[in-house]
Amino acid sequence: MTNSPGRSARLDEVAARAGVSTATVSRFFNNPDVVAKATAEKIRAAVAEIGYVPNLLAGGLASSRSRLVAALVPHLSNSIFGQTIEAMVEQLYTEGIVVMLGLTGTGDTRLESLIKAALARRADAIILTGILEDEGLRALLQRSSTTVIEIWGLPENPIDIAVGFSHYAVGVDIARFIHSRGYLHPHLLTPSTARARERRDGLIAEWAAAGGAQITEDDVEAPVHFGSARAAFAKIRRLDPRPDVVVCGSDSLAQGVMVEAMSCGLKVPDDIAVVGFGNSSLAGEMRPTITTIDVDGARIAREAIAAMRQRALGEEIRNRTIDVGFRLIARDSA
Amino acid sequence: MTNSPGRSARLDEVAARAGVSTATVSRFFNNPDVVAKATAEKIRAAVAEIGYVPNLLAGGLASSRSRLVAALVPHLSNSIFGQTIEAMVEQLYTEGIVVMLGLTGTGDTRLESLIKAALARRADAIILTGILEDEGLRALLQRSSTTVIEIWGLPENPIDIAVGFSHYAVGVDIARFIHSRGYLHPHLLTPSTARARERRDGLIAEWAAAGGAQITEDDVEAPVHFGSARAAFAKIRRLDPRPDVVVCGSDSLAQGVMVEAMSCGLKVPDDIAVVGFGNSSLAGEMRPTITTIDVDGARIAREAIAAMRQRALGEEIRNRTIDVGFRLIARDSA
DNA sequence: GGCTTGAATGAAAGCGCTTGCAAGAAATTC
DNA sequence: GAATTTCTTGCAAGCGCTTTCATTCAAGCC
Repeated sequence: MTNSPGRSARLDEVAARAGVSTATVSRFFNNPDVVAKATAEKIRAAVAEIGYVPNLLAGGLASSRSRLVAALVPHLSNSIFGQTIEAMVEQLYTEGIVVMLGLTGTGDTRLESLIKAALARRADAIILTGILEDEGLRALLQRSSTTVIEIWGLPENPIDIAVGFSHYAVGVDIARFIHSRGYLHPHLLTPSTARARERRDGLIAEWAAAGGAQITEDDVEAPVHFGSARAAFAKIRRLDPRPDVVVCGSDSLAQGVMVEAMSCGLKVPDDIAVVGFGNSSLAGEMRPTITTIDVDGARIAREAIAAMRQRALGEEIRNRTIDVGFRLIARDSA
Repeated sequence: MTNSPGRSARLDEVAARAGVSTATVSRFFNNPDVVAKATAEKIRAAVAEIGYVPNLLAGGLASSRSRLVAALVPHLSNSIFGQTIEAMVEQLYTEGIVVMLGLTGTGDTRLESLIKAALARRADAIILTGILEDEGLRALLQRSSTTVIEIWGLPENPIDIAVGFSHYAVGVDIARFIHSRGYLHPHLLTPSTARARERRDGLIAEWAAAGGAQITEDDVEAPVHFGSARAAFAKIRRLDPRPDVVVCGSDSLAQGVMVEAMSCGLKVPDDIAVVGFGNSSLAGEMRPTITTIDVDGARIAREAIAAMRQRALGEEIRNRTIDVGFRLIARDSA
C-alpha cells in the first residue's frame, strides 16, 4: 500500500499497473463475473499495492446510480422508526448501499429541503415516514423517477410505493380489546401527528359502534417526552369519572403515565390500566409490563428494500401497497 | 415547473434560459455573493421555471467536496450515541451537509468496509465512535487527507481530531462518589466494550486507593438488552456479601437491575443502590430516578462540527483533542 | 483624458469513472 | 476445417458540474 498522501489513486493507475484498460478494472468492481480469473487476480494485486479506493462520486455520475438511499424520519431518539432505520442500514450495507439520514422534525419546511438534498445526490431511493401532503413536492418526486417508499403507514394514494399498516385498524383493535376487557371509561392521549390521529379515529369509531360510553381525550405535542406524560396525567386525575384505561400514542407516553400513576399510589392495571403503542423494548421491561401494539419494523425495512431491488432491476412492481400488519400484545398493564 | 419526466434538467439549460453561462449559474449556487443582483434574479427565475435540482454527484466530482459526513456508530437503538448523531444531523443540515449513517456493530470487520465506503464517497469528514486499533486502517485514513474525528473518548494518540472525555476519570469520580456515600461492597456490571473497561479501570484504581474492600464484577455482552440485566442480577443475588451498590455500564442496564431488584422486593437504594451511565431520558424518568453520568452529546456534535469547519476553511487546528467533560448527577438510586 | 482598479462574466479544460460498440481470441458445432 | 457462438477486452465518448484564467466594462483617480 504505497501511495503519496493527499492525492488518492485513480482507476487508470490501477489499470496501468495491472496491464489492462480502465474499462476492465471498472468491470472488475462492478461486474466481476465478466472478467477472466487471471485478469481479476492481476487487478486485485494492483489495487492492493497502491491502496486504491474507488471514487463513487465519479462512478455515480457516470452510471447515474449513487448507491445512496435517503431515509427521512421525524426524529431519532425514542423514535418508533429507529428500529426500521437500523434494520435498513444493516441490510443495505451488505449491498454496498449507504443510508443518508434526514431528520424532518414535525412540519414540512425541512422535509422539502431534505427531499431536494436527496434528489440532488441522486439517491437511488427515498424513504419517507411522514405523510406528504404538499402537492408541489409530490409532483417533484413523481417527476424525478426516483423510487419513493412511504413507510409505517398506508396512504390511500401513495406517491410510488408504500409499506406499512393501517393505523385506523390499530385503533379499531384497541377499542375491541379494551371493550372485551370490560373497561368503561377510556381516555385517549394522542400525540399531534397525523398517524396517531388515524388510530384515535379508528378507536373512537369502533368504541361508539360497540356502544361504549363517552371517551375523554387529550392531545400531547410531538415529540413526546416525560414532561408531557406528567402533565397529561395531572389532568387525568381531575377527570370525573376517572378513566379506567388510558390509551397512549406511544410506549414512552404509556410508561410515563404508569410511573406517575404508581407514584400517586394507584395500582396498574387495577386502579388504572394503560395501553401503549410500538412495542419498544421498554414495554416488555417495565413492571408491570405494558400492553401495546407490535409492529415489525425490520420487516418494513425488508419489504422496502425488496421493492427497491425490484425497481432497480427494472421489474414491474405488482403490489405498490404492502401491508405488514400489526399485533396487539396483551401484557400486564391492561 | 415544466419538465419532461425521466431526464432531469441540467445546469446548462438553466444557463440558456437565464441567458448566462454555466459558470455564472454555478456561482449562483456555490458563491452567490459574486453574482450581480439582476443576474441572480434571472437565474432564480429560470431555476424555478424548469424545476432544476443540482446534481451533487457531478458537483462533488468537479469540486472534490461531497457535502457528506460519515458517522460510524456501533448501534442506534438505546445507544448513547443517538443523541450525538441527532444533534449532528440537525446542525449539519443547516449547512447543506448530509450524514451518512454507518452501523459498525462490535468488531472491526464492518468498520473497515464502512470506512472504505465513506472514503469512496469522498466524505468531507468521518466521525468515529469506537477505538480504531487496526494499524492498516489508521494508515489508510491518515493517508486519505479526510478529516477524521473520534468522538466520545479521548485516545492518547488520536488519528486526527478527538472530541470526548476521559472514561477513566468517570470511573474515578464514581469511585469517589460511592465511597463518600459510605457504600462498602460495589459490584461492577461492565459491557464488553473498550470504553466501559476504561471506566471500570478508573473505578477500581480509585477504589483501591481509597482503601475500599474487594470489588466484585461481571461482564455483559454488548449490545446490552434487558435480558442481560436480568441474568446479571440473578448472579448478584447469590453473591456473599451481597453488594450494596451496583455500578452499571449504561442507564438501561441500571434500569434493568433496578426493575429486577424491586420486583424481588428489594428497596432501591436502601437495600441495593444503582448507578448508571449516560443520563438517557429514562434515567430521570424511572422511579426512583437514576444516579448517573451526564455527557453533553450535543456539545460533542457542536465541537466536532466546529473542527470540521475549521478544517474546511484550511485553518490550523490548535487543539486536536477537545475534552468536553462530564457530570455525575446524584439522584435517588444511589 | 488616459490609466488603474475592481466587479461581473465567459470559455473551456478537466474531475474519475462507466458503458456501448467493436474486435480479437477461444470454444463449440457440424 | 470452416462457420458460429461465446468470452474477454479495449477504445473513446460521455456523465453534469466547477474553476482557472482571461476578458469586458464601468467606476475611480490624478
